[in-house]
Amino acid sequence: MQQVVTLAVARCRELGLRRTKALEELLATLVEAERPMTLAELSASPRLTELCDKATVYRLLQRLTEHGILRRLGLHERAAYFTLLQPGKHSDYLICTGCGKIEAIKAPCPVHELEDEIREKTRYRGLYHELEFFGICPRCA
Amino acid sequence: MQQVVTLAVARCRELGLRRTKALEELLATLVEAERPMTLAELSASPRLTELCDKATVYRLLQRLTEHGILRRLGLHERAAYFTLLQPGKHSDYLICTGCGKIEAIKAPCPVHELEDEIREKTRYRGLYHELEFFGICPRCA
DNA sequence: GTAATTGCAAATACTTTGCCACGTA
DNA sequence: TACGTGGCAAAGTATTTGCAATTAC
Repeated sequence: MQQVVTLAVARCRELGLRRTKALEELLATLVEAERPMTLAELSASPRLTELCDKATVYRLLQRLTEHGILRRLGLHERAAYFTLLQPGKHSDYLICTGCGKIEAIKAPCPVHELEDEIREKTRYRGLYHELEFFGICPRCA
Repeated sequence: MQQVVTLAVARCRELGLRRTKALEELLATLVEAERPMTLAELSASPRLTELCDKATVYRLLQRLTEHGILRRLGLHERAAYFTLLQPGKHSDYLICTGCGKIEAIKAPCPVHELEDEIREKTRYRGLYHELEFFGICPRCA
């Protein structure tokens, strides 16, 4: 866990980003949450709310996404969700359209073959995918 | 094509919606485009731009989505894209993150089995999925 | 005639940016 | 010291709503 944060910070340093408190806490928050989070959620989270301005979180998210440390996802209500990219890791998500709960799916992702096929046929560069399942969770139903 | 529009209008009528020019043209536009469209795109499209206000298109999209005639997708830059739901039809999409081009993928969708598995295990109601591939198209690269 | 639908304009809700101060390297 | 970062507040953008007028049925 802490290991993952340390590694991510190191990657940031290599990319020329400065090691600031806001950067560390942002990454730690995302790692701890174990799920994608929005700007609003992050900015209001315990580690960040007192520490820095929302605009700072916003710009951090931009910077980290540009540098490939984070990825921005659509997920729920078309809000921007951010998640830490970990080499070799991929998640699909299950989202309750009632309460907005988001959880990562543990089952293996069945689309890598199709992704390869598309990569070859279409010659798109930097291809990746997002797979989301939507429904009403038992609690909302 | 015209057939699909007629059918969709009929479904709307059955649901108690009134047959207005705006409704017909909106559905026709969506069917002709053969791809999901945003509120802005729809409102600015030839068939609708002169015909009705953006707020009307907005409210039509809301109503049609609530009634299950349309579905709202995430796709690109977290804008809301709308697509006509046709019973038995499902599309996955390939999106260029450079120019925003969106195309439906013709290959069969490989996630239905996983969807069934999730439906059973989690007891979510009304489960469906979205699968998007993102990359840079040859023209943008 | 009645209730759904629409236009226009105003109100939200976020996202994004400018500018100067600050802190890391 | 220099340049990436951060705070605060303003600007921008798209979505959403109120209300009176209109239209489908």
